[in-house]
Amino acid sequence: MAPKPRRVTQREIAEIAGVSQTTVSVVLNDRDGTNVRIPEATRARVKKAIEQLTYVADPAARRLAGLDNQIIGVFTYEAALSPESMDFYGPLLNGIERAAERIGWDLLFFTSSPVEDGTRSLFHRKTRLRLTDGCVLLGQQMVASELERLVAEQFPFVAIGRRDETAAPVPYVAIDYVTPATALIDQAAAAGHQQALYVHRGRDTPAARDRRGAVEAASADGRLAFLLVGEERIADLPRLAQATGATVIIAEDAFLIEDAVLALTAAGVAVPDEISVAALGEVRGHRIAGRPLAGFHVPREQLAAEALDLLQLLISTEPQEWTDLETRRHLDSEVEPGATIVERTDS
Amino acid sequence: MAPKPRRVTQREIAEIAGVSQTTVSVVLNDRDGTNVRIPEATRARVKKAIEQLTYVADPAARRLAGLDNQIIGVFTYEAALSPESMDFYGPLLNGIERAAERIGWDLLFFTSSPVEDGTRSLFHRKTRLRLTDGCVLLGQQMVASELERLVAEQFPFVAIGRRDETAAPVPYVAIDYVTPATALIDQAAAAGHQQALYVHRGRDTPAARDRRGAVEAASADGRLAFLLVGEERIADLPRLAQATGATVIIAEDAFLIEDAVLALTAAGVAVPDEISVAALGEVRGHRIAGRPLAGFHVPREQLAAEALDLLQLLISTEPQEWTDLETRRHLDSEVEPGATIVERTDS
DNA sequence: CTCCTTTGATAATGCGCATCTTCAGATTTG
DNA sequence: CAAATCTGAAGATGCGCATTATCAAAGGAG
Repeated sequence: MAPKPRRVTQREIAEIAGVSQTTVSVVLNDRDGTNVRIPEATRARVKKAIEQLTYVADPAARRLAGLDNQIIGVFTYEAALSPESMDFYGPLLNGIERAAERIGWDLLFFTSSPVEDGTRSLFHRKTRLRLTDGCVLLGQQMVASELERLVAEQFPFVAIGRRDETAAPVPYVAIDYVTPATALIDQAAAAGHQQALYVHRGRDTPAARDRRGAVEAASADGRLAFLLVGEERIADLPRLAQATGATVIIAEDAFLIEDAVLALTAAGVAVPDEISVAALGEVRGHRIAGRPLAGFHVPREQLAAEALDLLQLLISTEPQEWTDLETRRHLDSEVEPGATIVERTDS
Repeated sequence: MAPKPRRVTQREIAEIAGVSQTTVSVVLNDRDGTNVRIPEATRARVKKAIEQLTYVADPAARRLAGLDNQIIGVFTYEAALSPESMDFYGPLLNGIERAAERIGWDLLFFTSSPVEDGTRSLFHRKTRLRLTDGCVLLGQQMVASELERLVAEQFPFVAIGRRDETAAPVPYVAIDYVTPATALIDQAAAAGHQQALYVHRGRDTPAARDRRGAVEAASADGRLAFLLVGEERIADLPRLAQATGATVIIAEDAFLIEDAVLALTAAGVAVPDEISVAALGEVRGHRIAGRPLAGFHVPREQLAAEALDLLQLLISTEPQEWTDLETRRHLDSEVEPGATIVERTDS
């Protein structure tokens, strides 16, 4: 494999220019201290030889010699570029690409670990993780043990999404869902609604817990009473709404709302006229009966930019000093009031 | 930068297991010849130490020692993950990701070279190209000199899109546009149309020339007469159609058709009832007046799979023998008859 | 009992680069 | 004019791994 054809090396340049390999290296890196001095004349001669031979440094050798590589690893716990995932990952990856381009770094996607049981594993005997200077982690189902190992090895990385429940201090950039979720719930309450249904996927991720927390807090405070409904009971929503007297349905994400609307419409319930709807997630592109769905606008490009910024900070800081850094960043989602939460009409 | 924390090396394993570094390397690679022999007992002892210390090989060192890396480079001459590009690159990248996953390889995206003047440059002093075993090239505007350099350096790579007009023999995987374009034109002719307009972007790429070639051939043969129209004259289409008596408009891609339909509708021309339309490109997701647009279905996932297959072939073959290989592969696009080429009604 | 073969494993080497150390010769200082 | 300093550059070394050559000890043949 990999015939490894001979390329131009510093030694060849050195021979052409009549100097030592050391000198070539020094010239290439523009080094100049008291220890090493190269006069302009020699420097020019070497540079000329470099140009002539169109020298390109061997990144593996550079890396082995302890330098940085300007490569950022991107690890997704699920397939990232599939059509289904692009909806979610697309804006993120786009943001990452742009940020990487801005700082002149390459991106290594760890597609080599196959997706098994819906999740990938970052560590394996031949992982190319260490070719990178740092790594961005994406995905719902991160493996806690791997996060802990990264921390233990003092490898620079940033998770996307809140990860504050592992034993180890995991650096992350996350969206704050509590504040906008509460705002959206209060918007429904202000519109006169008193009883609601919350449709969720029953997942146990931090983001899911945040949203549910906002829902339960509203219930506890008496701002808006909720009944929690698992996604498997979506078909049953019309009956549940009638039984509880709920006039608004809030779901974990926009896709659940679309399913809910289908069920409601089939049962002859008009949305949003009879029952209001809102999603505690990104609603861009989602319309209900021609009206923009109430929910959030998640700033995913910004999320990516923030992640790479944090990662760069970690990379350029000695691990000993990481504890002094603010390694957990939160971004606010913008609330999209939409037009699917309507004033409650007393019936 | 890159503090390079100490990781587990073969030497440490060797010390634990009471053997030499050589032995560890041999065990790791399951090597066993007449030259080097390790009995099962020792082998097991070493393996145990490897497990205990959760050894992971340093990819840079492996590479420097002349081994393959299982990394494929992905170079796009334009930004790849932006929303506008995703439409085009998305299915390709998805296919590449899946193919890479299937064979257990990682993907290195060369985002470090910034896009200047709408195009990127693959070669620069610090390019990480050599970290990869081979490279896939995407984009409309490839730089001929770079392709030639890759060929000259015997670096394994595959271009996506036809590239048979450089001096050097560039390996590529491409879509054949001539056959389906001709089929589509003949479909229009069979529906009774005699005069057509061809809307193009005026680009000088192989694919564009292929399509135009099919158009001009049809004109020359008298199957269907064409007037060529640059995209800047789209607003003028209604007038041109009337002046020439054209009853069908064919464009280079679906987006041009959409613009054309806008112009026609604004001028009070009914599409497709009065004027039929078709695109010589991917039409998935494009509908005109509720009907599927006539055009192609480009097998982009398959294109990607084919590209990685060819690339693997190149990587595993000695460069001297490349000339014996079939390094140019063509895929057929499927014709989508659609419902926007209607029978010509004599008026 | 000596010589030849097999077994089991090690030391040495190189990959390409950056860096630390050394050193000869030129220049300045006392 | 000898000693101290500075200048310009080369030599040696290590990064972690694979590989080649080498070698001691054990076993077998005659």
